[in-house]
Amino acid sequence: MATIDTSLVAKLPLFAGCSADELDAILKEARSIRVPKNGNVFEQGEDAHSFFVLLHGHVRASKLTPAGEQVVVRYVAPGETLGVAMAIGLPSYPATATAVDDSVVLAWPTAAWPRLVERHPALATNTLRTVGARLQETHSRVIEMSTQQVEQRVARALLRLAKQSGRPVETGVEIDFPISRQDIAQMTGTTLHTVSRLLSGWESRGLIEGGRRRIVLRAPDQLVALAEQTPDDTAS
Amino acid sequence: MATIDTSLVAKLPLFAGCSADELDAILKEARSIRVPKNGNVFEQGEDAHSFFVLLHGHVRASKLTPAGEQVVVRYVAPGETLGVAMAIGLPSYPATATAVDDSVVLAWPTAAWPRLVERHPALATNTLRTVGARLQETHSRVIEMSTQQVEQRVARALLRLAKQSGRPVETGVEIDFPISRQDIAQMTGTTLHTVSRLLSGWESRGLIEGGRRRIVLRAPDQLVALAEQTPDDTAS
DNA sequence: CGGGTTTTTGATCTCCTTCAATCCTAGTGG
DNA sequence: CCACTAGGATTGAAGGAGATCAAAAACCCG
Repeated sequence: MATIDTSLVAKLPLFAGCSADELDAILKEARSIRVPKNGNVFEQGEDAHSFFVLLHGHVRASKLTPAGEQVVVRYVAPGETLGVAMAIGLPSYPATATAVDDSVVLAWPTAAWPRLVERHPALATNTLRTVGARLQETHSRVIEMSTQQVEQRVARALLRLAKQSGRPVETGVEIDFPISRQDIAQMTGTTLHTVSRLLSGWESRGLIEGGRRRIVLRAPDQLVALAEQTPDDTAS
Repeated sequence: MATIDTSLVAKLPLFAGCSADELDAILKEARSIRVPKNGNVFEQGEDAHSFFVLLHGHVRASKLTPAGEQVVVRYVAPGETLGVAMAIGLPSYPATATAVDDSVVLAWPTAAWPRLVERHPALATNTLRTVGARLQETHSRVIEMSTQQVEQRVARALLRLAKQSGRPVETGVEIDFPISRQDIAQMTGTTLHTVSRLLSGWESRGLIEGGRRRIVLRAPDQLVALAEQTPDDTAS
């Protein structure tokens, strides 16, 4: 098994403030794992045996409710950490992580975490920052769901996805992984029907360009306008 | 200025794994501050000069949206940390913390955080755990808002408040600080009108007992049943 | 006792869900 | 290479949970 190329991961937030030597030592304990499209990195409820960094591809983290409904927690982009259950004191994964594209992750055994943190305190600090950022994002989501209409929420969701994982194409910015109307519905707390209606409307107005599990934003600025619109705003 | 009584704070989660000496050293840098009812511990957007532990009383953390709507993020009970913006890399407070009762907080200058963490790595680990737990709770909230009706969400909110800050009284469990219908609406993403209607209904069925900014749960078990009820459940 | 906050309750309205088909599109296997 | 098929998307119609609009009532504090 070849060691992992340090240059690829040297500037990830998780390793901020680590020397090259430290990084080497840390990476020596990691394994690189290929996860095929639609494969699971880990599953909700499963014993948290490892934590990960996504190197390549895209991963969807989703939770299943007791009633059997699925909610998308977030999409993970390359460079982000996932499965840090242990670090936050959970014995098992709180969500399922599914590769939406062929993906590659670095994996460390959870058991190594306490030792790694002791030797490299920056890991704890960096993880704290990451988890804090996610807490902020999740709060934003709560606030959106409390105060905004579905249309605004969906527009915002698309803009965030495009920002996080957008690829420029001729006609605009394409979301760089397959995503269905259903997925968007599960991110925004609505139904695929409503999402479909909204996207259809936007497509006919030229704001976006859709396809089977594909979305291209043609006029992000107009989507921003939509997202910022308050319920009682009337078109000028 | 008297030093703070260590025995009161020795077993807070923030200081788990700290020796008595360490605790002494850490507490030496803190000031104890009294915040009167309706006073703010800190305000959203304000420079994050300090972080806090609530010693006594109750604090409401709320966020104001650009559109001027308020959302209650959480209620803080004695022993919990608040205002840890700096630790998660924020230069200013993301929410406003208001005492809903006369309260007392311990305050450390934010500037001391990096040094404290360096000397007492357990602080970072413990804070990570706390922030992780809050992330989980916030995810639960997103899931509830995505999949449950208002009635279920309000019932759950009451049960959580009672669990976190309930005081046993003759007729049941009283939420131990003043809380209005409006506050509950802002916690559950609905309007005070809907909350009022629900609580009125529950009161007439003997599940709760209300008053001006006062709520007593008389039959928590029945509220649990309500909270677990799925939309298409019909009464037996 | 007065005035402001909090709560209640009614009536109406609307955004979104739910129900129900139908239509596409990309794989797949012959 | 093409028909077949299954998951995904679209679209219509109807209904309902909860928001909004509007007042009145209750309560607390000074």
